[in-house]
Amino acid sequence: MQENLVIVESPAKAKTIEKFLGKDFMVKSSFGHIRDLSKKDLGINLADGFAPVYEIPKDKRKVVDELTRAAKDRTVWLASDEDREGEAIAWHLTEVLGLPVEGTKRIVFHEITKRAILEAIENPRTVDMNLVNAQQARRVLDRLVGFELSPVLWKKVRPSLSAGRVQSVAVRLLVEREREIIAFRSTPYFRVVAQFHAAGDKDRTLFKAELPTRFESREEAEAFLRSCVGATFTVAKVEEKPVQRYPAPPFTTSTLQQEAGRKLGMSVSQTMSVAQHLYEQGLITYMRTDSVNLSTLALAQCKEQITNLYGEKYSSYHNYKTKTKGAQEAHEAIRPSYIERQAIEGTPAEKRLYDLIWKRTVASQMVSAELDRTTITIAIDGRREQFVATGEVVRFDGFLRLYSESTDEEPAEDSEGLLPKLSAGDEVLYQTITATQRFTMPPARYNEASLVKRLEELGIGRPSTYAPTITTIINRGYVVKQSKEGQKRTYEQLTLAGGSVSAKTLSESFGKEKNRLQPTDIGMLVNDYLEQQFAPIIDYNFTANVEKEFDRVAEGDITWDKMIAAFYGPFHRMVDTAIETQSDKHGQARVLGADPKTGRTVKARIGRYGPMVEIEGEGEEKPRFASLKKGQLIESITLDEALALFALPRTLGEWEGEPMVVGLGRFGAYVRWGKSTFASLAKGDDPYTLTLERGVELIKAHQAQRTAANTPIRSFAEDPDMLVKNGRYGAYIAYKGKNYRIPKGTKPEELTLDECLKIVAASKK
DNA sequence: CAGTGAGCGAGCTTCCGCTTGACTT
Repeated sequence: MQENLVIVESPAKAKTIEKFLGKDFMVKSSFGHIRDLSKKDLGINLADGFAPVYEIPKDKRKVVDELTRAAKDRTVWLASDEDREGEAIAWHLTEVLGLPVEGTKRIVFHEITKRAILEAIENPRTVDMNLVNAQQARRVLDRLVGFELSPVLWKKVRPSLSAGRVQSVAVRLLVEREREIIAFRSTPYFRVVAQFHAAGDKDRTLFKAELPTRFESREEAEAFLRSCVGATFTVAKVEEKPVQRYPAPPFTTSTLQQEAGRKLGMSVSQTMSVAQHLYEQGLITYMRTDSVNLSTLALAQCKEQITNLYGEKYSSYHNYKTKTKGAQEAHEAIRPSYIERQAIEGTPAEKRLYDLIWKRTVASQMVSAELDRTTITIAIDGRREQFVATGEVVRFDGFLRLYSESTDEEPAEDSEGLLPKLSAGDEVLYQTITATQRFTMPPARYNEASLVKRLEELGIGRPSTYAPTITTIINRGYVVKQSKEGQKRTYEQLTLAGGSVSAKTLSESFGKEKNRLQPTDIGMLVNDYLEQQFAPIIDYNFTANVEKEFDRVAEGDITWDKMIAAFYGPFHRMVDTAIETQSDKHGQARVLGADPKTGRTVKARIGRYGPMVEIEGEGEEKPRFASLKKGQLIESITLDEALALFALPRTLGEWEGEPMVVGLGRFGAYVRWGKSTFASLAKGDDPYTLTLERGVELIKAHQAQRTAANTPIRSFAEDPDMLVKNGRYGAYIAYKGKNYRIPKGTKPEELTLDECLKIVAASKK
C-alpha cells in the first residue's frame, strides 16, 4: 500500500503528478472547494462574531467520502494551489478529514514539473491560518454583500434580481459606457490626404501624406484645396529613427480570452471550454491563471524550438512581470505542455486555440523586432499647414515572424508603407489631394473580452469567474449580447487633381457591431438604484480597498472578524435605510412626444412585462402598448422608433378562410393563422414587410414539420410502446412516457426492438 | 408558448471562487 496521499485541486493535475511521484504516493483531487457556507440562509452567525456555518454541498459528498477513505492510515500532503483559496481548501480538508493543522504537511508548487514537485515534497510547511482567515473574510464579505443586497432588490425593484461585489460593478461599467454613447453627438470633419511623388522621380512612385489639421466645414476644406493649386511643396524635414517592438507576454486567462476573441472570434466561455479540453488532454498548462511566468523547463524548450526553426539569433530570454492588481500567481502562464509539439490533433477549435497558445508562448521568448520609422514633413508655400508622411520598414522581423498581437481598435485606414528617399529642400509634386468627410465616433461598446480586461485592470474578479460573471449578468437580464447591422450614410469627397477641384457624394456603412454587450433598461434601473443607495459598494475601488484589508488579515495585522465587523456596521445601516426608503419600482416614464395621428402623448417606461412604449388613452379609449425590441432602451428610443413598434400585430389577409396575422411575441416574430396555429419567422424574414404569400409558406412548413415530428422513425409491432422519434436534438427513444438518448454512433433508423430495450435498461441505472 | 399592463399574495429567488461532468426533447 502507498504510504502517502497527495491532494491537489484538479484531477488532471493529479494524473500528471502521480507519474512524477512514483509508487509510494497516491494522488487524488478535491475538485476545488469541498465546503461552503450554508446555502439555505445567510450561512453566517451574526451574533457570534460572524462565525461561518460551513457545510459539504451534496455534489461534494462523494469526493469527500473518497478522500476520507484514502486518508486513513496515510500521510496526507495538502497540495492545493498556493493562493488564498488554495490555502482555505487545505484548511477545510484538515477540518473534514480530521487532520491536525499543526503537523499536517502543506506543500506548494507553481509549475507542474518533476523538479518543482520533488522540491515541494522536500520542503513541506503547515497550513497558514492567517491566509485561511483572509479567505474566510473574503467569503463572508461576499456572502454578506450578495445576500443582503439581493433581497433589497427583490423588494424594491423586482424578484429574482441579484447584486454582488463583482457583477454589479461589471454592469456599472456597461451602463456608464452606454450613457456615454447616448450622450455622444457625432460631428463631421474633413480629413486631407495627398498622393505625392518626388519632383525628380521619373517613375513617379507615389506615397501618401496626411494633413494633421482637420477642417470643420466643406468650405474650409475646399478653400484649402484651392490654395494648393499653384503651390510649391517642399520637404521641410526628414526624421528617421529606429524603433523596437517587443513581443507580448505569454497568455493569462484574461489575455487568452481577449486574443481568442479577436483572432478566432470565440466567446469567453467558448475559449474556456476549449482550453479545458486541451488541459484535460495534457496539451496545455492550467487555463485559469493570472501569471505570465514560464517554468525554466519551458524556457529552455522555447529556446531550442526557436533555434531549430529560425536560428539562434531569433531567441531571446524575456522575464515578464505581471502588472495585474492582486494577481496571486499560483500557476504558470498558459502554455503548451510540450513546446516541441507545434500542432495537435483535435477539433478545429482545439487546433486553432492550441496554435494561438503555441505561437504566443514561443514568440514571447523571441527577439524584439527592429523597425525604421521615417517621418517626412512637407511644407506648402503660402500656407501654415504641413503634410506629414510616415513610413515604417521592418529591418529585422524578430518575433513578428511568428506572432503579432491584435488590438481592439479599428485598423488604421491607410497602412503605412515604404517612403522614397528624400531630404530637406527636395520638391515634391502632388498627383491628387483629397478632402474626405469623416465623422467623430462614439466610444465602442464593450465585448465580453474587453469587459474582462477592464475588470482585471480594476482587480475585480478572478480568472475562474470572468466567464461565469458574464453569464450571470446576461441571465439576470441586466445585459444583452447582440450584433447590429451597419447603417448607411453619405459623405462628401473633394478631390484636387490636374489643377481643378471636383466634388462627389459617396455612401458608406457605419456602426456595424458584432457580439457587443449592451445594458438593458433593467440593468440601468438596478444600477441607478444601487448607485443611489449603496454607492460605496459599487465604487470601482471597493474591491481594491477590501483587498488591502484582506492583505492585513493575511499578514496577521488584524483579525478577520474585526475586519468584517468594521465593514458590516456601516453596510448594514445602508441596507436598513434602503428598505425604509420608498423606491420608484419602475423608474421614471420618459415622454417621447405626441403621436402625429391622434396628438396623444407617447411615453416609454418599464411595465409588468418589461420595457414598453405607450400611447396614452383618453376618456373611454384604452391606451395602446408595445414592448421594446432587444437593444432598444427607454433612455434612447426616439418617437419614430416607438411609433414603428405599434405597426405590429399586423393582419396580412386571409388564407383558406382564416386570418393571417404577423406579430412579435416572447420568442420573437411569429405568424398566426386562425386562432392557434403559430409559426416562427425565419432568419431573413422581417415582420414589418412580410407578405401573405410568405406567411402561407411558413405556416405550411410548420405543419409539415409537425407531421414529421409526430411520425416515428421506427415502431415495432411486438411492442407499440416503443418508438424512435425525431426531436429537436436529433433522434431519441420514447418508451412508456419517458425519453431516452441514443448513444453516439448508433444509426436510429436501423435500431431493433432489442437494442432499444437495452438502451432503456442501461439508462435506468 | 405567442398579448398582455387590476390587484392580492404563498413561496421562491441571491453572492464569489475553487473545480468538473451531466445532459436536455
